[in-house]
Amino acid sequence: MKNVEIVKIFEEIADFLEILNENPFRIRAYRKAAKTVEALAEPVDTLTPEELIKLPGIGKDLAGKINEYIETGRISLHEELKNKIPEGLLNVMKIPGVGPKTAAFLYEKLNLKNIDELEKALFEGRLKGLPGFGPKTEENLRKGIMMFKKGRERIPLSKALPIAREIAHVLKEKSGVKKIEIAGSIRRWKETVKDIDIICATDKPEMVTLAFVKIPGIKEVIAKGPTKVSVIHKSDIQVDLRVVEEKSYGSALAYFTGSKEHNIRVRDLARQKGLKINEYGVFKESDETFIAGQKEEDVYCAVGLPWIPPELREDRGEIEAALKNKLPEIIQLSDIKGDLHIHSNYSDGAHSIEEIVISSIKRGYSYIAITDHSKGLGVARGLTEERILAQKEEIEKLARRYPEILILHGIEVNIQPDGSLDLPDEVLQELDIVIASVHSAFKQSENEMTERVIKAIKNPFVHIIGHPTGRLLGQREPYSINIDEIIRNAKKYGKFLEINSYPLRMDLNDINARKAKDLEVKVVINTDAHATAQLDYIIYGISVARRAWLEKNDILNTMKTEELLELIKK
DNA sequence: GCCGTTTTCGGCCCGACTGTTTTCAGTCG
Repeated sequence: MKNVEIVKIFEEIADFLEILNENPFRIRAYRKAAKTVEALAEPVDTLTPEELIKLPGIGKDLAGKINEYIETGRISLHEELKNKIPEGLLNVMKIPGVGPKTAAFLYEKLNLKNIDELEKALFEGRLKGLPGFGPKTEENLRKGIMMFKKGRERIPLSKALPIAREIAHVLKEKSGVKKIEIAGSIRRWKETVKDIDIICATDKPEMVTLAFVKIPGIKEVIAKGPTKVSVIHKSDIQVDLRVVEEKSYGSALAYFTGSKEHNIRVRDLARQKGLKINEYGVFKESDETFIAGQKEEDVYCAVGLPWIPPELREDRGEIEAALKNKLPEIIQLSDIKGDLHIHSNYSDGAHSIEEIVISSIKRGYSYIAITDHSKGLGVARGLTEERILAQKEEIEKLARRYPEILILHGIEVNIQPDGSLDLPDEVLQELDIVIASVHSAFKQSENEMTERVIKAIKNPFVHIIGHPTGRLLGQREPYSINIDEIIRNAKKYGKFLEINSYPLRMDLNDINARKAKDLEVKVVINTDAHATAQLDYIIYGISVARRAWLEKNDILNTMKTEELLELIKK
């Protein structure tokens, strides 16, 4: 898609301009435009020049550059910059601790054009004596290069969240800590995160920062000042702690929850009101009078906004909605009435149906669906028609024993490479609920895959398309599929799309789930649990839904039992 | 390079920490 390519080029232009020490606002304009194109739902080449110019941060010049790329496949400014500056410097800038100034300086002084040359120069001691390069800087460069080579890839939320919670929990008990909360992208429930941010209110900052660096599991202290400490946890995740006075707690929390784009918009509103926002509070611009800061609500209120849930803070329209008081009432855990994708020990699940039923009743669910794999998935002991009948009998028996919950007999049927299902319609017809999922031939072309799934959508006995894009965070890219086309067909044939809560899936993702909402396609938030404890994964699916602005009515399994039965009968 | 409820010019978010310097530039978030 051209969008991705344009984003990359704009980012590179910004990097090059930084090396050239250009006007910082011009540089920011390129970065902002890159963000805008990145967030765009439709391909840029479907937009007219007039529509392009209306996009935020894209004016006459940048619209022209986008058009130039669409027409010629290149942007002349980008080509000129590449001729002027070695591309390797862009990587040098990616070394932690190295920015445009350092990269440019090393290039000018020592003609270092890439990381390899920098490494060699370090080894040969050629940096010694350069102004500003002491022993510490050299050491940091060595470390930085190592970090870069290791690849600072983003961490799945499900890995970072438990670590963050553990650290916050330990720190909470330390004396001096009045309030503590996880901030940053974890608080926004972003599917992957770069580091862990923790905000703490205290009167005794030095006590808290000292306790923090002593927490078991902290292996290295990167930076430690009176109010801010950065450490590396043994899991190699960076943890940043920020301590403030209680009266600044809300503004610090807002500030470090981000996103950056969201904060910039909020500050912009503040500026228009003659106010200034930083991590210490909201102040009058004229005389620095403290206006607000203790609670997040107060900070938003000061600029004329209602409190905005962290999951929405991405500058994807939430500011505009908040200004009109039209923020969505995004769903909560308590809205979920049941889980419609659970595996039992009939296939590859760990627990019996009865154990699942008991665990679900404990969670207060009104209904669940047992959806084991169908026979095609040999590795998962997929069910044959005979086993399905046996399962049906057991479910009927359990239904009599546990009348407080509705147990639906379902299946997760395989969508085969040709789009057919690996159980005949006569069998599917007998089941209460049918999820159809792709589990094989991931490498098909976008056309083949899209047609394949659409064929499954058209099957009258299929209710839900499971994990529609097949991605596994950090392990497997989504398969090539035209998700817009899938959503349109789900709409046309009255089918539901799954938000699979399995932590590495979170599939649909937030962007696609919001597209589904826009086209009025209901989604269903399932866990795909293979053990009763995994029913807790529902929080990850809910976070996707919240980030996608989904409300109760957009979701199948928030419905009351009767409504659900009515909907899946159709 | 973008943008406009004091503006088509003159603004553009804001502060902490490090390493080296001797008052601050560079980097980061």
